[in-house]
Amino acid sequence: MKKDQVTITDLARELNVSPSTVSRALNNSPFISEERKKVILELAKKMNYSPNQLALSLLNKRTKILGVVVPEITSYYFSTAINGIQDKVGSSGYKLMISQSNESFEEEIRLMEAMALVRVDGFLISPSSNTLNYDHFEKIKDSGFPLVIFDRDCVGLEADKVVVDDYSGAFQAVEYLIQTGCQRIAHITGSTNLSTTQHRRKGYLDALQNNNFPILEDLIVIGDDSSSESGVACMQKLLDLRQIPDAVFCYNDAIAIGAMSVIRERGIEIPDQISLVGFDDEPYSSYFKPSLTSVWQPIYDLGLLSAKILLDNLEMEKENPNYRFEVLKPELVIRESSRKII
Amino acid sequence: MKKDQVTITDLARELNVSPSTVSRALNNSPFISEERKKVILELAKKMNYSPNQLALSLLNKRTKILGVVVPEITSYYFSTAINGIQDKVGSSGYKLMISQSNESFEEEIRLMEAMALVRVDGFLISPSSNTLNYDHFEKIKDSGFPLVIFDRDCVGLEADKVVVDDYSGAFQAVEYLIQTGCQRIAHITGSTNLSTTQHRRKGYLDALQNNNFPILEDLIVIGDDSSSESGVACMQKLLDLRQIPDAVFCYNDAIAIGAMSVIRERGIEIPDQISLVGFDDEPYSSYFKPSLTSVWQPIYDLGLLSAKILLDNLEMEKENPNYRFEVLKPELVIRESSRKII
DNA sequence: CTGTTAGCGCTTTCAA
DNA sequence: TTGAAAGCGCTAACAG
Repeated sequence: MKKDQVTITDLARELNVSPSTVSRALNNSPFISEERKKVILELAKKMNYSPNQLALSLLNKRTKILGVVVPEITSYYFSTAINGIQDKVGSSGYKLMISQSNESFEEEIRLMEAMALVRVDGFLISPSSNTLNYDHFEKIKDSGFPLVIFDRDCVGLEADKVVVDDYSGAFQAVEYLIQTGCQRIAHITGSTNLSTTQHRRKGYLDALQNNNFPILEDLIVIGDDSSSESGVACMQKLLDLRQIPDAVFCYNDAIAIGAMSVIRERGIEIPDQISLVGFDDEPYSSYFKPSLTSVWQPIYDLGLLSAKILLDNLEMEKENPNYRFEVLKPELVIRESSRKII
Repeated sequence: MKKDQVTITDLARELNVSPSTVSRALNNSPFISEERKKVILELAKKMNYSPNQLALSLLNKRTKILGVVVPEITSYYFSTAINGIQDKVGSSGYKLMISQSNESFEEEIRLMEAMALVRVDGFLISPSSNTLNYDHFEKIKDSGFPLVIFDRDCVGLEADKVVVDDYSGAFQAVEYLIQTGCQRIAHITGSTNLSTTQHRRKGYLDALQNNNFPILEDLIVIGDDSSSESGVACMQKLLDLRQIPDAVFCYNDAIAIGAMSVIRERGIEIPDQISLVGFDDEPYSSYFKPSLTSVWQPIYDLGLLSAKILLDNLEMEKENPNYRFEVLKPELVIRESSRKII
């Protein structure tokens, strides 16, 4: 069914010239007479010729395709990062092959292998939460593929990485809660495997210690994942404590939203009785009632920078394993769900 | 920097056999001795050989790559559709090349052309809101690329299409508002170019007429786009009317959320004074206060079905232009932002 | 300036 | 069973 594409040989035959001459005309090489060039280009347009990138790629060993693997494409977070990646590479003529691992380690490997077969020029990967072993990344690197890890860190892996300073974001948030007079600050976490979860938790703990607050294990609830449903479940646990918290720092906005609904159901006032803080600053967070205080992340920039680093690697063809580790700064956005500074 | 890949010729040379023999071993052709086959396969594994898909694609004229273009990847809506597409094609070994047009007609053309050059096997397109001319689609079809249009219809274009019955969704929503006693039902639209906007508006109008309600032009506000900001602006206009509406049917949830915030600011009660209905049923809609009544769309299935149709076309290699037009049914999800049936 | 040749990595006749 | 040769579409080196 697919019509045969017009090839350079078709054009050559038509005009009784050699394929190389046609090629020269098409790439406007200086070694061709203006006349011929004109005729050839006209015919090319007339016959609706378009070069076969496949043949070119085979020749140049470059596909101008970049492989992107994210845990889930549906999340605001990762789709925004992809947005940044796309905006960066689009102008350089790179195309994106995108897939989601669904937080599956095996799927991540499978996807990367498939992309390697297509000979993508490089990889932009945000590892799944179940990726605890980095052999596949090492293998990809050994095969000569440039690789940039973004958003989630892989401790111990040598590679270019771009992440957000989760520690700082969490620290800022909890410091703020303390300054506004909160005394019993709880924390709902996300998937424990993730570097982001660990850093945010550390930020929470350090902010408490820094202010000589006791660490109360009861007030730290481990979520199954980072969904609103998990937020609901975890907040219920917190409200079932004999002494409930007067503030909750959540791993992300989704959790915070779930928590908010539970707090409301129980007739507890936000922020008067409980201050609530999220992380990510999703678009709708300012529209909740009360609007959600959250830690904004430069996620679009994260995509942009990751892509830039990959492109740099592609151009430099550098041999020196001088890996970059870029850390972007998040910012606390204060809204109604937390008390004001007294 | 990129290491040279091990080729079939490398293996052949190593073992002093011909490349064709190696090829036969790798594809376990019957015309090869078991012995040789074993030796070759072992060496292949040892040398970490992997076939070059590029060469294969050039030979077979099939890349096993599908091109996907959506207006914006960041929206919950389209990323969920992509999710469905991915789940459908992944198991068949197809890879996805995904791009967003950012609602730009020119960008859409540019992206499709670039994908055509890479010789994707087919296209899954959700047209931009500025795509009013379908020449590029016709051209792609003429070149022999299978094409499936999804979510947004292109009236007059002959192609496989999968859409949601927006008319029905809107009709259901407005019927419901009427049944719950609303008298002055307003409508905030999205981008006027879109088939979805037109159908939802038509559903709104017909539901009114069906119930002998007058059409009041004042109560129909045209949004610039379908963002929450637009919802804010449009709702303000409605509340500035001498006689405000007692219900608002919004083009989508984002607009409804914006509208909700304005209504709240003015101290008007939802749903007692104004009922509010959205469209899309985004994940957070049930967490708003009040939770948002909305029209749920089978958007994941829409992606799934679109992909299935494309794959069918790819397999059938059919010549008969027997285009499919699939319409999926949405469902009204009633929550707190609308009154109950009396 | 232009044509011939070779080759990117692989498969598929066609002979042997 | 195996190898040689041709070709997918294109470019580049080398003659002319």
